[in-house]
Amino acid sequence: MDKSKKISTAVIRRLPKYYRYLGELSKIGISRTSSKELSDMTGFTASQIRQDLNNFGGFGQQGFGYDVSNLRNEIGKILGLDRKYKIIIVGAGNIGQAIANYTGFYEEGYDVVALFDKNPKLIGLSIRDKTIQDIDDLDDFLELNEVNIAVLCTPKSVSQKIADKLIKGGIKAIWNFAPTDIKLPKDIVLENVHLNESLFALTYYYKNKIIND
Amino acid sequence: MDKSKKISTAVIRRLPKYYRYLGELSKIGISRTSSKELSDMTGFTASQIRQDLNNFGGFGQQGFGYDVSNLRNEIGKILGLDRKYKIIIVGAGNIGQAIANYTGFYEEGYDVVALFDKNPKLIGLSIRDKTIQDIDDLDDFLELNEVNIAVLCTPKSVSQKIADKLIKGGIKAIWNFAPTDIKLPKDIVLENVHLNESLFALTYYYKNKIIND
DNA sequence: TAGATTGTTAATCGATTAACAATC
DNA sequence: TAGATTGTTAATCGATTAACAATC
Repeated sequence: MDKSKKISTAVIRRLPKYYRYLGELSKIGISRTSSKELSDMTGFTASQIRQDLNNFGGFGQQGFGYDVSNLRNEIGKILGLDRKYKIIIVGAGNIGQAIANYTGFYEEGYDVVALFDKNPKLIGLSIRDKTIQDIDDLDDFLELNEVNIAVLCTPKSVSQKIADKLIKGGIKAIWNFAPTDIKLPKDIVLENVHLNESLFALTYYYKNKIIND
Repeated sequence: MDKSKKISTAVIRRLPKYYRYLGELSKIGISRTSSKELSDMTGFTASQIRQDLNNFGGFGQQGFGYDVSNLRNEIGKILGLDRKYKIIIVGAGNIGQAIANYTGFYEEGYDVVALFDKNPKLIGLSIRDKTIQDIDDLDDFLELNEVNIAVLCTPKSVSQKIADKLIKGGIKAIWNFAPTDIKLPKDIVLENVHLNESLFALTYYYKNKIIND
């Protein structure tokens, strides 16, 4: 690790797309591809795709291209998809439940090991074999169980407080769905999904389309 | 419109953050701010903030700074938040319901006017006073009602087909939650929320944190 | 007026694209 | 071998940062 050259986040965010398309090629029985073909599928230039991949090593063969399943495996390894992750969901409302129910994550090795909420109407309900627990039991749970990733689906008014709790419990990665920024020690990995910002951007482009023509 | 200089998407995606922080300043009674203060809050450089804003006009005053509520209003206008939008949700499972239930959107002028699903167990249920309708009634609904934005929360296997239907019905903007890319005529505005790609990126950074120290 | 902070131009930095030699 | 396509270096493009004159 620490190959001196830092990989830009733009590169990292393209890798999942390569991974997904390679999976689709694999599924329809195609075993060999090229940066040109991947370019047609993803919309990124062939040159950029080769640049991206060569940040991590030469996975292709001159004159031939790339072996689909090998390349997919390698990208999976880069992203860390070659192992399992235990995740907990904090805030088991609609979004929390949606994530717990999404089977795509299980297939890639993410296991929801627990859900927490403070709403008594939700506590005790089962989502995919896991019972929603009282948020007051979160500390104890973290003490007794190894957890890799916490998904934060709480209302924004409490998300900072709960994030602090998660950190104290040893969590190192937070996937945040609360429409607010949370402050964390900088050794903690945070990925925000700000749906309102996404909708506002959509609105901007929609509005300008409408005005322009 | 069409002020010759094209605004980059990076700029557009920062605007909602300014908008949000200005709202927070407003809420705690602060009426005046500066690019320096906004920099401290958002983490973007003061220089970048001034550059961003000056793409759209001079909203500040030399030696003084920016009027909080005026600037917020102006950004709102740029984003198109000074009007109402009618949105429909196609696929009323967990994610669809989560969006229908999220009050933050109502506050900004987004109205969910209908939800659709093909699951008989969901059809007829009410979410915030709207009854989930049979997806087969979508065409008729679009013919009779004006809709600005469609939120696509269907399984990926059917999302392209349903997207085509939406376009045929006159929809010009799609907010896509299906974990797949959909192909649309280029006058249609599309915003993808690819949760799997977001989680994979988080995983990459998590993994490398762990390895590095 | 003096101090502050914008608006804007210029400099830097980084990311994307183009080109091509290496080589399968 | 000839053809194809990579890996990689160089050129270009665009976005961010720095600097400072304008001005409130």
